[in-house]
Amino acid sequence: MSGTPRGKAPQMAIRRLSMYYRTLAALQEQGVESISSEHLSTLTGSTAAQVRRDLAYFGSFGRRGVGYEVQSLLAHVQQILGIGEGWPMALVGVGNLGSALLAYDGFPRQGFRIVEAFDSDPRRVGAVIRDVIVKPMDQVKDTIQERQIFMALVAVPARAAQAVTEQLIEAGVRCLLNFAPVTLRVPSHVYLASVDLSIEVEYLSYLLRESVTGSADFANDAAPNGSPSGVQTVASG
Amino acid sequence: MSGTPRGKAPQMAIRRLSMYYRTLAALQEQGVESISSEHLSTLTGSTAAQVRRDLAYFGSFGRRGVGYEVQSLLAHVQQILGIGEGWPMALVGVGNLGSALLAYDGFPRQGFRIVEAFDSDPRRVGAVIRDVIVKPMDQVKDTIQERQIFMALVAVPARAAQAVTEQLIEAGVRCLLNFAPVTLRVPSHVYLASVDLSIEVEYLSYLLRESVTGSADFANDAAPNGSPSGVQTVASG
DNA sequence: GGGAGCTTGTGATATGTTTCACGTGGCTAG
DNA sequence: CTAGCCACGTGAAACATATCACAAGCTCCC
Repeated sequence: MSGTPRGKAPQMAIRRLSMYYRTLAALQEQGVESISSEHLSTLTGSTAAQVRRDLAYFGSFGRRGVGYEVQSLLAHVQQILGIGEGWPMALVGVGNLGSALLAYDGFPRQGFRIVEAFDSDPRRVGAVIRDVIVKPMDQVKDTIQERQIFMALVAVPARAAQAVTEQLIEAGVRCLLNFAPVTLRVPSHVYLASVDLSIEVEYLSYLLRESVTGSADFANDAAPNGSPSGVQTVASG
Repeated sequence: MSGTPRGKAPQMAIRRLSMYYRTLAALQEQGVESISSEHLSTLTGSTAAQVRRDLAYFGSFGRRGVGYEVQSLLAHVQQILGIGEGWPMALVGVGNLGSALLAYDGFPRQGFRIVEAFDSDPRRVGAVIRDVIVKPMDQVKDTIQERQIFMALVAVPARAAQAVTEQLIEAGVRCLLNFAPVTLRVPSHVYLASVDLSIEVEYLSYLLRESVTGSADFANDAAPNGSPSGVQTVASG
């Protein structure tokens, strides 16, 4: 009670919370007991005010004049993000990328685990990767419903992604992380995030090109800035 | 001449341009010759006004009353993003993820190509994946300088990422795409983008948790909205 | 017990991005 | 040639997000 959770938190604030979480976890392992917003911001490439504001969307977790207790803040952020609920995840598409996802140890470390994998290729079905048996696509619905899986990773070729997505949603999946380079359509009660390598690379390409050419040759205006501008660009200190 | 390139384009506008690019490329293959901002927006999960504004940052590419010629717009967007310059890329870290990146055919299709790969593990050095020979780390500097590589992908374990990054920058790399779950420090003349699976998954986890619990139990306010809110969430139409 | 010094939490402010709404130019048909 | 419609391009308004700057609360020390 009390607190000041105000309105809704911006999407970017949530993403930053993930960074704070990770950093706090590392600090805890190092035995650090307390930290200031200033220090946490330098470790995460943010600013002190930003850190405090991000946390303020959810409550008041520090002590004035002192800072934040690492353990306690970690626990709060963990709860906010819903980590530790141990959400089981399903993977569809066990190609190069899908296999890499199965092997990715960042997920289990954060409390997420791929517990089911599916593929339409009969040559892959039956394979066991990291204790997970690859099942055929026709078992998607039953398996996901039975195991109450709400999150799924889509690592199939672009042309198959929309159909797979619809199958998953029909089976009850609420959250999708899409790796295919397509724009997926999902109903409004389903949450979608995408990892799109082409977009990232092209963004870098744009920045590089912009920095090489005056800033344009689409139009010959006076270039107003030699902007660093980068979304996640962090200057070394 | 003429045009209205105004100020600088927002980061998100550039990312959307990538989506327009991809969609336009598909349309061209289908033989579609012209398209309206309205149509393009539905295909990319954007809005008509947004599409027009995004393009307006760089010029005026359509015809009033008509729409955009697919071929011409495609060429313009391609030039804006710097695709087709055929930027060669280097990859550091040929583990599960690195191998998947080498095999990812979205890069060559967009005009980007991984031409060099490095790894610190002697057991991986010498391997040939997709015509690329894995070289040892001590050849990073010479190779990158010689081949004039400006973009690199960092797919090494978190603990090694900062050191690898510094090596790459010293060798002359200007753009980095980081896959390690850490906050990298880079000088301000270097561009950095990150693909962070934990952040994406945790963001979904947050949304899921928020939708399940009233919207919080961090603080018992009246929940002001049952917000869909998703960054890249697109309602089916 | 009181004052100095520190760091949080937060109104207010500044900045940035998206959306609206309409003027402009362009096409088609009669 | 003119009327009518269409879709772009864009100033201005609305909205969202980040930053500033300071009051409130805590600790320590004298």
